[in-house]
Amino acid sequence: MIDRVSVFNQYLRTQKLKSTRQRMIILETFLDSKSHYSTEELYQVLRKEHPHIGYATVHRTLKLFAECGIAIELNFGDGQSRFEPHYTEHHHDHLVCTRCGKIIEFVEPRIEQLQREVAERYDFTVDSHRHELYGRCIRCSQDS
Amino acid sequence: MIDRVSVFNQYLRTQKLKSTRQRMIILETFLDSKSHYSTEELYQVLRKEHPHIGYATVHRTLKLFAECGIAIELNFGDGQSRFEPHYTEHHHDHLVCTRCGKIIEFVEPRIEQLQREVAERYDFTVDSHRHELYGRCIRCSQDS
DNA sequence: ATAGTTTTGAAACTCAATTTCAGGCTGTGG
DNA sequence: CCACAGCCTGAAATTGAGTTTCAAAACTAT
Repeated sequence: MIDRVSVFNQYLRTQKLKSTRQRMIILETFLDSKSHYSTEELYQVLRKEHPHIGYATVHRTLKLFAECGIAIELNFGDGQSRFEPHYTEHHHDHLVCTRCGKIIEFVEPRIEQLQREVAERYDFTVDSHRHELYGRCIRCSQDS
Repeated sequence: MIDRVSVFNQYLRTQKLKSTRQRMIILETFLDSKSHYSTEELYQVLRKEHPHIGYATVHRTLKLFAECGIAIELNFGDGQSRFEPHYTEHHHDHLVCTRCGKIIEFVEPRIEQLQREVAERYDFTVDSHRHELYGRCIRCSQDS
C-alpha cells in the first residue's frame, strides 16, 4: 500500500512547489472518496466545508495529482474529465451506465494480455490504455 | 458492402429532412477518406474546394452521419470528437500514437468475447464500448 | 411557379478547461 | 525570528470545441 500523501509531498518538494493548506485539504477529500469525481463535483463537495477554496485551485490540484501519478484522469464522454485515485495494486477498467451514470470497475487480466499481443502485432509500444463498456446497469435495465 | 450514400438518403427521407448540395458534398468528402476527421479538419479540407460551406453545417452533418449509423463518433482524449465511416463488416478498436497522432485500427474477437463475459459478471447490458491503446507507433519509438 | 418547410452560414452563445494577475502565503536564508 | 523572493490563490477573464440562433436561401410537394 503506497502512501499517496507522501508521494504527493515528495513530488511537491522535488518540483519546488509549495505545500499549502488548500492542496492538503483537496488531497484529503479526494482520497477519502472512491468516487470518480469531476472537477466540478469535487469543488462542490469541498465548498460545503471549505467555501474559500476556488474552482481553479481544485482544477490545478487535480492536474498535479495526475502529474505525480496518484490520480488517473478519465473521460467517459460526458464532456467532463473525471479523476480517480490511482491504485498501483491492480489496474482496472470501467462499465459506465449511460442512464444513471453509475461506474463499475472491473479487472480482466486476460484482456490485458490480449492487448499486449495486439500491440506487438503492430510493433506498437503501449503507454496506457482506456477501455470502457457503455450500457445499462442491472437496475436501469430492469426499469423502463 | 452497404452503400452509405443510400443509407444516408433514406435516413433523410424517413426523417423528412432535405437532401441538399452541402450535405452531399460533405458526405462525399467524408467517405473519400479513411481518416479519422475532427469537425475542424474536415471543415478545412472542404474549404479548399467549397469555401462557401460553413463550420456549423459540417458539424451538423457529421452528427447526422452518426445518427443514421454511417459514421461513428470517437474521442481520443485530445479534446476533439473525431468521426470515421462505419464499416458494418467488422468492428474494430484503435491504437493511437501519442507522438505523431497516427491511428491504427485493430480487430481482436477474443477481446470482444471477454467483454461479454465481464458484462455478464456484473449483469450489465452493453450498448457500445471504447477501447484504445495509447503509446508510440513503430516509427516514433525508433526516433528520439 | 408558389407556398410551406427546412437548411444554411455567420455570429452569438455555452460550458468546461485554462490562464491571468493582484494580493496572500511559504519556506529559505540570514 | 524575520524578511524577502517566489510560488500560490481565487475571482475573473479567456480559450476553444460544440451548439444554437435567426434571417436569408434552398428544397420539396403542390
